[in-house]
Parts: sequence; structure tokens; C-alpha cells
Amino acid sequence: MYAKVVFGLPLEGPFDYLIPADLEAKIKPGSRVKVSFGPKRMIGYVVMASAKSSILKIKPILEAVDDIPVLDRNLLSLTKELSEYYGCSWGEAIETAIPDGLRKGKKFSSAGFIDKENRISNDKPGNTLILDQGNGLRWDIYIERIKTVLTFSKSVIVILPDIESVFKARDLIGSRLDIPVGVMYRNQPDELEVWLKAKKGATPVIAGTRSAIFAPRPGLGLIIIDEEEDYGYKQDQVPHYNVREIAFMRAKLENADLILGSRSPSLESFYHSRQGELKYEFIPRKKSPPEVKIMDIKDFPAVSKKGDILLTRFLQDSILEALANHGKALIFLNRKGFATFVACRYCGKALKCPRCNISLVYHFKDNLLSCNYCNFKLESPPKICPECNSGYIRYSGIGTEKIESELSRIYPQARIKLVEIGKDLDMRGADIFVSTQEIIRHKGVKFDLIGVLAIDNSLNHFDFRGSEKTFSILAGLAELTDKLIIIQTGYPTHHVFKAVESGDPIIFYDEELKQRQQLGLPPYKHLGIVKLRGKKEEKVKESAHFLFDKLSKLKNKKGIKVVSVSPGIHPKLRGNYYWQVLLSSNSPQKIVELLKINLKGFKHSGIIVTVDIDPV
DNA sequence: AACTTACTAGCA
DNA sequence: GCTAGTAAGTTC
Repeated sequence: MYAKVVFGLPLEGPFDYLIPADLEAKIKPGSRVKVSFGPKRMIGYVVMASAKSSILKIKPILEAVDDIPVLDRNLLSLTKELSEYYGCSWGEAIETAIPDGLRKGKKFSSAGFIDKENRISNDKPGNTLILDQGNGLRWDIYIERIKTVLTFSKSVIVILPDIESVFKARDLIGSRLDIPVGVMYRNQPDELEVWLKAKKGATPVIAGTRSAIFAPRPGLGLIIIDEEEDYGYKQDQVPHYNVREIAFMRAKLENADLILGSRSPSLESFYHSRQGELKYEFIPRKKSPPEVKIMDIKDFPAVSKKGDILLTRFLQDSILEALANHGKALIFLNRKGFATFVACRYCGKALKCPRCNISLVYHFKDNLLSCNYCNFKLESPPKICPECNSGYIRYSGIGTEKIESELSRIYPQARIKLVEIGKDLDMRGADIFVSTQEIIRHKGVKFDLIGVLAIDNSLNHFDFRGSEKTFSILAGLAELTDKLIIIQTGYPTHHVFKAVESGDPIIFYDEELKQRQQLGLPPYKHLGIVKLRGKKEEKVKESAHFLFDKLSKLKNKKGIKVVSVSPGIHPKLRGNYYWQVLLSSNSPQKIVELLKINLKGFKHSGIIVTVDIDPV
């Protein structure tokens, strides 16, 4: 007998190996094996058994690492589908689906495994999208569905965006259903034990982050993805999978149900619900929505003495009123730091990160300059320009720290607090809170007034998802007050603000879908990005253009549009230069196929090429 | 990816 | 003729 083996390398394979007679009982599809591959010994994964092989110089499998496969049939198929969708090798897909310890060859004991027969559940409501305006009421639906699934002796995976939410979900589900809930995330201290426990079927409900979608739990009946639009659900390394896409695949393979829940679903999921691929449930707001005031900064200037655009008169008065009534106010600004742009007034030279070439942000409290994209920090910022030696360093651009100091100048009587990331929020500790979108993570806090500053940055600054991101932020903020939100903007008629003003999210989704369709963007088209990176700027640029020309000139593009070649969103990041080629198509499969063929012979020295399907 | 082999430009 | 640098090929 022969085994077809793949490796966690960017190599297609599979590679045939001879199964020694004494190992035949142990080696099945999904098994880990030790083999010699080229000059060295490696861990490989059996994907198929075969009675014959066409390879002449065949090597034997040296060792069966485990008694039972690391991946059952469904998970093995899932990794295959992942590799086909995202254009990585099957082996790479397998290695993203198993704990780090197993990749490195750690063994596990098969003691205590029982092959359990799965009962067929006849209660299958189908895949659902919940748009929850009810401040988390969707959790009642989650819990009911989990309860039902458990009565059929089936299991549940609940996916959350971050570890903190995972623990909260564990506590909530655990206490409401009076059951233990397993927790799973990459690099947790007891990762292997948790994985093993799940595989043995010991924890019917597992709460976890992105990677928990690969939990080896048998008899899966339900997958829940909360805050399904979260960008953390997209892996930022190869393979760039999105947990939502994998959840669809896994639910289908395991004949399980999928629930996507959010107060502001992705355009993709909303579109799927419109297409009838997802059932749509809407949970309305419990209380009447807050009053929303859109202040057009063209009509209501918000100019400080120094010329910085800060708070409109109306917002200033509203804060004063809130203070007079002993209320709590929140000032929202999605920019950390004191000054977001530091430059020499004499020669115009801006202080930028040497690795990313992005403006450094000045933090007053710690008296340092830091880069928002890498960990670069400059302690004690220069007083004298490094370029021209003049003493005129100017700080401009507004961050939350600056707002904090500005507020204490305007309201000397008020207690003002900067909301810090990852720390508990003491509502009694201040009258006015200043925060970035971090505040949305704090559940259950309520303000009497929310002022939204410089929101136009997020509307314009990003890619085509700017509106979507902005809407998501504002929907989150709207949950934090029942009274009044004041939004300062230069685009008062924008559909994002119209939707927030009316309290009807559909206004946003309808208009945004219309625009996306007109522009040929997701969810109507799939995008694919070929990213090129390297140490030499000119070489990266050259290679990117070479690839763009090559793809553009192809005769048979199978409905794929070669859209553009451009510098990366961050053209210089952590010492590497980035360029990218953008493709679009109705089918992500076709993009992957085209790139598989055309990147095969594409090798330029010093250039690393990666593919990202459905980038976010 | 990591490694080997083949080839080429630059130099004495 | 030598070598450093790089392009191209291979891994069952």
C-alpha cells in the first residue's frame, strides 16, 4: 500500500510513500507520518491511501506519529476546501487547522477515544443572519439554539473576535445552561490538552477565537459566529482565510447549522440574506433610539483659538448641559495620541517611522513618538529638527490625548478621563470620557451624551470599506446611549449618517449595496490581491509591473479583470516595500486557478509573493 | 521552504 | 580560470 503525503510547505504535492506492512493499521487519511523528504526528515500528512504508485524511486514511511488520524474525514475535507479557495497548499491548510504542538511533532495519546455514532437531528432551522439592534438580545437566541442542539447530543462551536469576549461567552453560556464550556484559542497555555479533550468529545460547547473553527469536536450541530463582520476574523498571514467562509464550508460538511450575529453585519452577509442563502432575523431596539444630531461643520464651525477643528458650539453647550445634570458624556475620536503629525516648521521635514515611512504619533503622557503600524518607539522626541537643526518642531493633527487636554481647558470644573485599552472602565471616576473605538468593547456602559469628532477620517481614509467601518462604529456607539448623539461631519447627507439618524440600518445597507454593485465591488465581485514584498523598492515595483503586464496580456482570462497595480496600503512596512496587483472576478476559484498557473514561473530574486483572496 | 545545480558577469 | 551572485530545478 502507498500513502499520498502533503507537507506544511508552499508545495502542491502530494508525494507518494510506501506504507510498511506493520504500519498499515495505523495509517489512514488524516494521519501524521514521519518521512524523509529530500535531504531531511519531516512531519507529513496522509491525505489518501492508494494501491499503486507511478513513482519509481519511492521511500517508505519511517514512522506513524499517532495511533489515530489528527484530522477526521470532515476536517481533512475542510482543509482541502480551504486550500482550494485561498490558493495555498493542502499541507499549509492542514497546519493552520491543528495546534502548534502537533505541527512540531508532539505526540498525543489515543487512550479514551470512542467512535460515537451521530444521531441525525431533525431540528435544522438552517443558516441564519441575526441583525441585532437589541443590545445583545441575540444571545438569547444563541442560548436557545445551543440548548436544542445539545438535546440531540450534538456539539457547538461559538466563535468570538477576541480572547476577552471568549471568556465572557464561556461564563454566560455556562451559567445560563449550567454546563462547562470549553475555551479554545491559538497558543493558549494548555492548547494540546484542550484540543485533545475536544477531540474525545468531552466538551460539547466550545467558545473560541478564529482558529477554534477547526476544533476537532465530533458530532458538530451548530456554529455561531458573533460580531461576524469583525476584521479579526480574517487571518493576516498566509493562508488568508476568513473564519466566516470556513464556517460555511464546515457547516455544510458536518450538516450543522450556522448562525451569524451582529449589530452591524458585513455587506457580504447582508447580501447573502437578501439572496436567500441566509435566513434573516431582525431584533429591534428595546428602547426608542437616541436622538441623533448631525452637525455640518461647514455651517457650525468647530474652530479653536489655534485654528484646530475640535468641538462645535452646539456640542460644547450640550456637554455643559450634561455636566449640569450630573450626566456622563463621551467624546469619541478614532485617533490615539496627542499629535498625529510632527514636523519641522522650518524645513517641512516630518518625523516618520524609519521602517514604515508613516508619520509618528506623539504621546504626551509617555513623552514619546510611536508608529501605529509597527512597534517602533522614539523616547524623548527631538527638540531640534534632525534635518536642518532648527528648533521649530511643530505638533499638529488631533488625537484623544489632545482632546483630553482641550476639554480640561474648556471645562475646568469637570473630571475628564481617557479610556485606556484593556482596562476596566470606572463610570464613577469621571464626567467626560474620551475614547477611540475601544469604548464599544465595554458592554453595558451608558452615557447621556456622545459627541463624535473627525468621523470623516474613517469615512474617507480607508479603502472602499470606509463607509461600512464607519457604520459599524456608529452602530456600536448608538448602543451606548438612549439620549443624544452629536456627530460632527462635512458630509451630513451621507447614507451612513442617514441610517444612524433614522435608526434604520436598512437605509445604509440598501444604498451601500447599490454603490458596490455600480462599482463592481464585493459582495457583487470577489477580489484577489497578489502582494509582492522585498527590501529593494525599485525591484518590488518592477516585479509588480512585470506581473501586472503579464496578467493583463493574457488571452484567456476567464472573466477575471486585472484591475490595477499599486503600492501597498502601507507601501513600506517593517522594513519591507510593498506593491500589489488587484484582480476581480465573479468567482474566487477562477482567480486562484489563474494565479496558480501564472505565478508558477514567476520568480524574482529578493521578492516574496503572496496571494490574498477576499481581502478586507 | 530549503536545498542543489547551472549559469553568468566580473576579475586577474 | 576563479568566484560571487542569482536563476532554475527538485523534493515521492
